[in-house]
Amino acid sequence: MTAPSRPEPADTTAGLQLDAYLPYRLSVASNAVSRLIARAYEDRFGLSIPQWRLICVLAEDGPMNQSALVSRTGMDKVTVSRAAQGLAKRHLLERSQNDQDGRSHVVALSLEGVRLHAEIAPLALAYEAALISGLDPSEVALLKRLLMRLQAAAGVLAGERTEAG
Amino acid sequence: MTAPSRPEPADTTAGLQLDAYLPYRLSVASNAVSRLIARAYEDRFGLSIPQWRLICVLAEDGPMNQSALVSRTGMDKVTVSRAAQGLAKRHLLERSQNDQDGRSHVVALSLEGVRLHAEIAPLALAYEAALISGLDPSEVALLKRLLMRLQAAAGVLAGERTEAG
DNA sequence: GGTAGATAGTTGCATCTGATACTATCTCGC
DNA sequence: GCGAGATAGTATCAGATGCAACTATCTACC
Repeated sequence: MTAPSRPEPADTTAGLQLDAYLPYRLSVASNAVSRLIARAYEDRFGLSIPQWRLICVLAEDGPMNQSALVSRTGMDKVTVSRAAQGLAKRHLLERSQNDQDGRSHVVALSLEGVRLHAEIAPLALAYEAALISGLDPSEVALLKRLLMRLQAAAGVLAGERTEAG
Repeated sequence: MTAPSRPEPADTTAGLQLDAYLPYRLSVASNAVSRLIARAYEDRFGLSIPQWRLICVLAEDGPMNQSALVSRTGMDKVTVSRAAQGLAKRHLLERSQNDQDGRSHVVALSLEGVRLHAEIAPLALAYEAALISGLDPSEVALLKRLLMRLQAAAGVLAGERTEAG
């Protein structure tokens, strides 16, 4: 079959190669790692990633309300709300009415939640260690710094973006 | 030995800090970047990320069937199928019957698809440039290498079979 | 002290995603 | 040829996600 008007392979890429494109590399790597971690938490402990993040933050910083969890984790408030509901249903955290503010609930880990966190934390660290095994510690530190820079840059670009492109 | 009535903040973290946890940093950074990029493509060109990836790969490597696109992009075959259908509906790519194999279709960019790719590619590169502005080129190169290492490590840990056999 | 606007959190909805099941076709061995 | 198993691609379903709308409550201001 002759295809006279068929695009030539390395002709129209205009300097763009998907494999070397940073957003692509970032997304693929993140998806692979997230899928691995999510499956581990889900299979062994029945936890979603958002639920696990709430547990971590509450274990680190102590009780807070949901909007504080939202700004602390960067997740959507709907995601936080549903994750908290799921954890409360399993009695891994407790939601108490806030006397000062009738709208908000104070969310805190239950003792069972603390125990679960203490049980999972070593597993989480083991996964991280396995992922970065073979990498130089300075490389890992740089990687984390660069990821934060990228996140900040994306936030700025998204914020400065005009409505009608 | 005595259990506290309330979890102490920096007590049960067991060396785990969410902000310094690589999978967390990776996921947050990737989500921020992906959301930015996805919105740009969606708003201006009506393209989803999977659709844009197909366009890139087809522009780079030329026509292929869907299973080749699956292994090339690492996306799910369902995702590839739907992205290809959407693009075909807009006549950005053409699916021709494969005479050699009645099951598969050969997918190729249309001229319009080639034009769209040539139009978007500079924008994509501009986004990448904006994201990494202020970073040293050697840092960016290292970042990409590390991301590929992480992706490979996650694949191995997930029990993925190695490509070489 | 009453009304407007801001804030906390939930629900509804539309979309994306991926696992599974299914159809159609190919390959291999007999 | 014919049937078993592999492969290409699609349809179906369940779960996750996030935006928008909504309720309830708080705060500011007159």
